[in-house]
Amino acid sequence: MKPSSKSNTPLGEFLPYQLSITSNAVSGRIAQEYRARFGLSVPEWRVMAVLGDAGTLTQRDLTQRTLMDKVAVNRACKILEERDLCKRTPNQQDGRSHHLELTAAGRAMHGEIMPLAQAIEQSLFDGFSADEMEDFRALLEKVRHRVAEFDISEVDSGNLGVG
Amino acid sequence: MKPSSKSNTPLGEFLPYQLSITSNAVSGRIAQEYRARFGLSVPEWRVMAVLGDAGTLTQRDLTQRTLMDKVAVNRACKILEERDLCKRTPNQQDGRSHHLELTAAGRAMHGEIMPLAQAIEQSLFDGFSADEMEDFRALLEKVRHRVAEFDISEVDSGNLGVG
DNA sequence: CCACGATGGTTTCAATTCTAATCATCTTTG
DNA sequence: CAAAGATGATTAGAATTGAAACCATCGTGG
Repeated sequence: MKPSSKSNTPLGEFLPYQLSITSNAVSGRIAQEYRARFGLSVPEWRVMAVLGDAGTLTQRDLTQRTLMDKVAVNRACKILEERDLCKRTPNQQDGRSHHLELTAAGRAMHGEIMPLAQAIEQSLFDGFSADEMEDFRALLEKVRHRVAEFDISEVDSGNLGVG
Repeated sequence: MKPSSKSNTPLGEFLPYQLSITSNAVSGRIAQEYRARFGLSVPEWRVMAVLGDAGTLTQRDLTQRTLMDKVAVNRACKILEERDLCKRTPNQQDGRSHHLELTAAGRAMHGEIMPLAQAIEQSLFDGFSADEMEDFRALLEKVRHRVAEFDISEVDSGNLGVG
C-alpha cells in the first residue's frame, strides 16, 4: 500500500508545506534539465536569462533583478566568465564595478535557453487553461505580498486555543 | 499564446521562478518563526508535526511522510532526542530500526506547534477566500502531478523554434 | 584636498545539505 | 544453514550556501 500524502499527515494539509514541496519538485526538475543540457546551475542560468535580455548590467543590477544575494551573483558571473559565456569591461562611471555582457557564445546559448524555458513551462503547465495559469500567477503574487506584510505580533503563542 | 508584457525581466514572467521565490519567502518566514519560538529547524518541526500526530513511527516511516531524505530525518531525530523531545525504543520486529515517539516535553511542545502552524497559515492567507485557498491547493497539486509525469523527451532542444 | 561614511564587489568561514560509502540486520534461495 | 542480495540506519566527505569581514572606490562635508 502506498501512503497517500494527502490527509494522512497534518503536514499534507498545511498549505505552506504543499507550496514548498511543489516548488522543490519543479525547481529540481528544471535544474536537472539545465544542468544536463548546458551545465548551468540555477543561479547561473538566471544570470544568463537576465543578462541576455538586458544586454549590459553590473552585478548590482543583477542582484536586484534576480533577487539573489550578491555573493551568489558574483559566483555565477565568475563561472560564466571562466566559461567565456560572459565578459566584463571596466565601468567608466564607477571604478568599483564592471559592465557584464554576454559573449557571442553566451548569446548563442541564451538563444537556446529561453525557448527551452518557455517550452518547459508550457509542458509543465500543460492541461492548465489560460485562466488557471493567470489565477495561479495572481495567487502566488498575493501570497508574496502577504508574506512581506506578515507581522508576527498577529500571532501570539499565549492565546492559541490549544484544544 | 500568452500575453507577455508585465515585467521588464524575463524571469519575472517565468512561472516556475515566481513559484520559487514565493515558496522561499514563505518558508523563510515560517522557519524564522519556529526557530525564534522553539529553536526548531524546518526538518525538526516537520518530524515533530508528523510524530506528534502519528504517535510512534520508525525513521523509514518518517522519510515517507515528510518527503525528506533519510539523512535529514536521522539528523532531525538525533537532535530532538538530545533535547529530550523524543525518544527511541528498540523495534521488536526489526533489529535495525527503532520506534520513535515524543516524550512528555515533546508532546507539550507539539501542542503549541500545531496551533501556531494553523495560526500562521491563517494569517498568511488572510484576505483569501475559502475558494481561493481551495483553488490554490488544487493548482499546487495539479502542478505536482504534472512534474511527476514530466518527460523530457517532450521537449527537444533541436526543434525549439521559439514557442 | 582630506576625512568620513556609504557602496560595489570580493573573500573567508561556518553552517547546511547531498551523495556515497558503511554497518548491521533482515530476507531469500539453493 | 550458509551465501547473496536487499534494506534501515548511520557516518564521512564533498559541494552549496549565507553571513560577516574585507578591500577599493565613490560621494559629501569640512
